[in-house]
Amino acid sequence: MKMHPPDLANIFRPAQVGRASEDVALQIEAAILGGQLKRGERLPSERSLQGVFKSSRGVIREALRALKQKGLIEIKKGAHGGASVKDLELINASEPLALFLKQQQVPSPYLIEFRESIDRTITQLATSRGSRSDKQALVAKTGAFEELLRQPNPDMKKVAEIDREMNIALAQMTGNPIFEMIMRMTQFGFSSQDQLLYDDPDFRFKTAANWGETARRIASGDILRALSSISYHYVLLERCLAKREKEKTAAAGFQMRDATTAAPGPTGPDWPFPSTPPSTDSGP
Amino acid sequence: MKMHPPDLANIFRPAQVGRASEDVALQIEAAILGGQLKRGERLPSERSLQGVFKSSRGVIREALRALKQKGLIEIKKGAHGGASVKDLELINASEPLALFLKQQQVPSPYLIEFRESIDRTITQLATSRGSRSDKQALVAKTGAFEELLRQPNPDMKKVAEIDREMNIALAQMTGNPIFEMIMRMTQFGFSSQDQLLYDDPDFRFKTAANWGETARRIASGDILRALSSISYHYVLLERCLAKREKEKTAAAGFQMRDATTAAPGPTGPDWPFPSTPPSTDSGP
DNA sequence: TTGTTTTATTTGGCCGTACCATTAAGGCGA
DNA sequence: TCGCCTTAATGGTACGGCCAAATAAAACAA
Repeated sequence: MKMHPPDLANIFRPAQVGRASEDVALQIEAAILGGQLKRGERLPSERSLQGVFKSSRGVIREALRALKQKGLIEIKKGAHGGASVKDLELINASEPLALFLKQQQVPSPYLIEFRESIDRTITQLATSRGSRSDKQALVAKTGAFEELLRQPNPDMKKVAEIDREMNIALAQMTGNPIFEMIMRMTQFGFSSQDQLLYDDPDFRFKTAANWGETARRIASGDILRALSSISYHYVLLERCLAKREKEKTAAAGFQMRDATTAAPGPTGPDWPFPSTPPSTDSGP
Repeated sequence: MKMHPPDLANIFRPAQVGRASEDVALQIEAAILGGQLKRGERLPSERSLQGVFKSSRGVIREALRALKQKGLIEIKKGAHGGASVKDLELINASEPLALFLKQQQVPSPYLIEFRESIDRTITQLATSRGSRSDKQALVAKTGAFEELLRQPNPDMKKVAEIDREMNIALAQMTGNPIFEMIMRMTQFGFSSQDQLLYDDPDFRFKTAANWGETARRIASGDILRALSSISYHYVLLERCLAKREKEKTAAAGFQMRDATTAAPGPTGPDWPFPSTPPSTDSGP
């Protein structure tokens, strides 16, 4: 009994409970997650699928569009084109989350605090678990990084890339892929404001030097001092933001009071978070 | 000059560069994120929109379907139905991420380690920043929780709910909404295996008692002891999983060696993570 | 006046056909 | 053999139509 690679007629039912397109999308998604459809495998054409699902082409198209939006499939035009199962990529998976943070307008001090806490955890784990060679590689990279920034007109694109690579390398050294995931999310998800640090000549060298010091302390296994270095990175970031803010208001005139260098600590804005607000009643 | 609430004709351009439906989706998304379309506001009907965008209804439908999938709009049928801008909800935003973790088959030890590290950070912040009333409320809640678990047949659904509430309350006490977000994500995103802890009578009471102790230590401001309590929660979880694994293999026969109580620490599985593997070359 | 039922209309959901643009594969000629 | 051309497959778009649901407005009853 020969069967075409994925025996779709036996996988999918022509059903159309509720919204047909949703049903179709769910069935295909289930087939992908369930392993019946493996990565790279190609789905039949839209016109074939309308036969399988006993639905119109519009329904199929809407379902495929939803799956594409989810990042589960990719769609190519032309002969032998069509939909094929894609490896989920973190950038697709974390995009909605970044969107969420954006719409909720989370103030950056919150993001920075979160990043710092994650960085500290990662540093601890990387220091105690990272292999000797990984640590040496990181130290070497910071050296090259400092070198690069010493040049008169450093390639800022390259700078950002190396900074990103170092962060991810650090996360990888924890041995736990979740931390790498979180780190990658912070890289392209919530806008990290590290770029400002490299744009400003006053902070550029300090930041690079701090990277080097951090790497060396990690390499030497000195957790406490490594943590201290990491925290100094965020001290620099705070100062940089404060300076920037001051310059901006100075240029804009003098409507604001000197409270412009607002503490980077959280300052409770209205945050329409879907949660039950902490009740104030006390117990027994 | 009267204009209907959102003067859509002036916001959207009939354009259709590249894939028309994507273009339409991007334009609407931009309008939402840009604030031209506010929460709750209703978009025109599909039939009107095809006029605005000078496209067929299918294109409009596909665009709206994509936005719905993104969680940006909701769609109702019937007269005066149509698409309306929705508040992004965390559960929608983190669903793709959960999907990602699922497809990548991240082993649970990684997830547990991540959760523990986050819990420790949250506990520190909550202890130092949480208001007195919040702390008291948490203590009260743990009391009620222990009470509930002392009953012969506790309502496990209720148990899970309270556990979840306590975790989120703790995260809220940090004052940083990102931590609340992460906590909620872990709740319905990555399957937390805490449920096992409550299913097993041997661990049920210990876990509840540990919650109480943790809350009291947080309330008293004793960060170090609070951290110790939090870690004990994960010690319990490890023991519970080990026991469970042992029972399972015992029941299944004796194919496995005694390495069943595998260290919860990461044990590098193949992890098709889209990243450059840590290079081993060392620098100068 | 108030509450209920009926009617009308709007609107998404679905179907089917047709046509175009793109793409890859196979055939054809130099 | 190499390169061009034809051809077929396939997604992208358009238009038109019908149905079911859901709401608002109108009609009606109390």
